[in-house]
Order: sequence, then C-alpha cells, then structure tokens
Amino acid sequence: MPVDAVPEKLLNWYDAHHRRLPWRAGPGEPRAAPYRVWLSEVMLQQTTVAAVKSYYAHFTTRWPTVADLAAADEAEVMAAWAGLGYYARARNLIACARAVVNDHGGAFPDSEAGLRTLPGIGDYSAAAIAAIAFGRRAVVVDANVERVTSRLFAFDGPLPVGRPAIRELADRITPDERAGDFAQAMMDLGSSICTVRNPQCLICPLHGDCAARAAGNPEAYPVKAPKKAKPQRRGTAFWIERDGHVWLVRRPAKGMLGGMRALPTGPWTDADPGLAEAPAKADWVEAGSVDHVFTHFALRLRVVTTRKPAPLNEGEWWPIARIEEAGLPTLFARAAARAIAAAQD
DNA sequence: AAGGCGTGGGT
DNA sequence: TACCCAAGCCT
Repeated sequence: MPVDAVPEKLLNWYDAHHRRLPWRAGPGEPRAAPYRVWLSEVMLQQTTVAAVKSYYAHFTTRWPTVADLAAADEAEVMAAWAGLGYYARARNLIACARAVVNDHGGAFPDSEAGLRTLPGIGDYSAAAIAAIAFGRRAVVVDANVERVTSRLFAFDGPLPVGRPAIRELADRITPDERAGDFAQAMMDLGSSICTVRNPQCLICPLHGDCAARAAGNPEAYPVKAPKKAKPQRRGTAFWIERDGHVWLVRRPAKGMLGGMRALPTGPWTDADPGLAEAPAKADWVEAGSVDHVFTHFALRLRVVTTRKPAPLNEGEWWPIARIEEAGLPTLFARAAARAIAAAQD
C-alpha cells in the first residue's frame, strides 16, 4: 500500500485537529523553548498527559529556566516530583539541568546526538527535542508511533525485537520539513484515534493508507511478546509518632523510590517480614495494610504504629498536619493515610 | 540485554 | 475485577 501521501495527510489533520497543550507553542510562536520541550518530554516518559499537566505548571512557575532548575535545592525538586513516579527521572532532571549549565553554557545542544549525551535523554527524547524544539529532521519513535506505524504497514514482528524494523518504517514516512509537528501528530493520532483498543478508523485521516485497516484487524498490532507474571511481595511500614510529628527517612539514591522521603520499612519479601528490622524498639499497634502495584511486583504493605519509640537516627520529625508537603511517593502517602485513619478509630 | 523502575486511567 | 498500558531510560 503506497504511503507517499501519509506525511501531508497527517500534517493537514494536525493543523485542523491538534491538541492544545501547555508545552506546545502558541499561535504565532514557531517553537516552544527547548527548556520547556525537554521538561515536558521527561515528564511524559511513560506518563499520561493528564497526569503531567499540574506538575508541568508547577515546575515552570517555580523554576522558569534551566538555570533556575540547575540551582534548585535537590530535596525540593524531588518533593515536587512526588506522585509522578519513576523517580530516577527527577534525579536525572537535576543532573541534566546542571550539565546544560556547566558543560553547555546554559543552552541545550541543538542536535539529536548532542542531546543524547545528557542524563535522562534517550533515543526517543533526543529525537523529540531535536525535532520539536530545534526544527531538526529526526525520527521520533514512542509507543504511539510504534502502534500507528505497525498498523499502517501491518508489520507483525513482535516487540521488542521488531522495534528497529518499526523505526525503519517510521523513517520512511517522516518528512524533511515539520518533523516535530509530524511526530506530535503521530502521538495525537495514537492517543485519540489510533488507540490501543477500539481504534476509530472511520475518522482516521490515514484510513485509506492503512494496511491493518484494510485487513480489518488493526487491534492485532503491534504484536507483543508475552509478559511475565507479577510476584506478590510483603513488607511493613513503621509509623512513629511523637508530639504531632512523624519520623520520616530518605530512601537510598538507587532502587525503588530512590531518593524520596518515606516511612521506615523493613525488607520487601515474598513472606510477611512482620516487625523485623523495625527502626526502633516499641510496642507496635496494627493499623491495617495498603495494597500497591508497581511495574514488576505487587506489594502488601502492613502499617504498624507507635507513640513511644526508642531513640532513632538518620531521619527527621515531620509535622503530621503538613504531611502532604513531605513529598511522599504515593505508596507512602497511602500508608500515612492508613496510619492517620487508624489513630482515629 | 533483559529487567528494574510508579502511577493512574481505561475497559 | 483484573488487567492493560502510557510522549522510556538506565544498567
């Protein structure tokens, strides 16, 4: 099926129907600032537009330039990221801002290769920023592009092995001009029309060009390798209270929820660890448990509380009335809510 | 290079 | 309900 007309059709559709998003250039503005494009792309990695919006607004208000972010207090940035997930992104965000200021004179590299060297910027983000912020011709491949492209060509090589081949197909339809708009058009199309389930082929601008549509099985693409089962793990969180304050720790920089404030916990294992590795000697009171699902395992976190702890180290007393300002990841925000609710029973 | 790494919305 | 999945990156 010939695809020569695909770029023009898609760009025409984009001109008429594209989403208005805070990080996109407004009318009369040719391109958004590289800092804003970069910030939005990092936030959008594996994350929905709806979830990103309020975080993007806060970050751009609190840190309007890359220099502001480079000079920011790390703990404040991590707390501002709390709830968005994939916290390595926040650590890399700070490292990247500092690299731009220290190694690139405060300006983002304007090429895909230059961007690719920065922390937290991989193949996708480098291509997206080069195309959207700098007008470069780059082949931008995210999950939307993989879905649209695999359907367009009825490409049935299973992911992730088939990924390089899909990139070749995407390269074939990427125009020399307006590659940034083309990429965003593919993503808008993927999010609104060429969806994972129930694609709206009847209103798709590429209806007549799509091999999967012609075959009547668009939902069959992309083909994916089977996924593994999620193990169930168990752990215990310790809510230690004194004079209206709770004891919080900071998790190690690497690993789950790395660098984030948290309630103390013991190890997360396949059996209930109980009170093993409690941070203090105390008479623990049950406060219930929280079930939380991560990318590669599910966790049942038992919450226990005390108001009379033995001495503690390496942590801080945080006012319970302002617990939402601690920047707890969602797991611990839920555990905290459980402890507070239990105290009122 | 396969697996670690969050969360919330949709079906 | 239980599952799927999202504008991926890093090691």
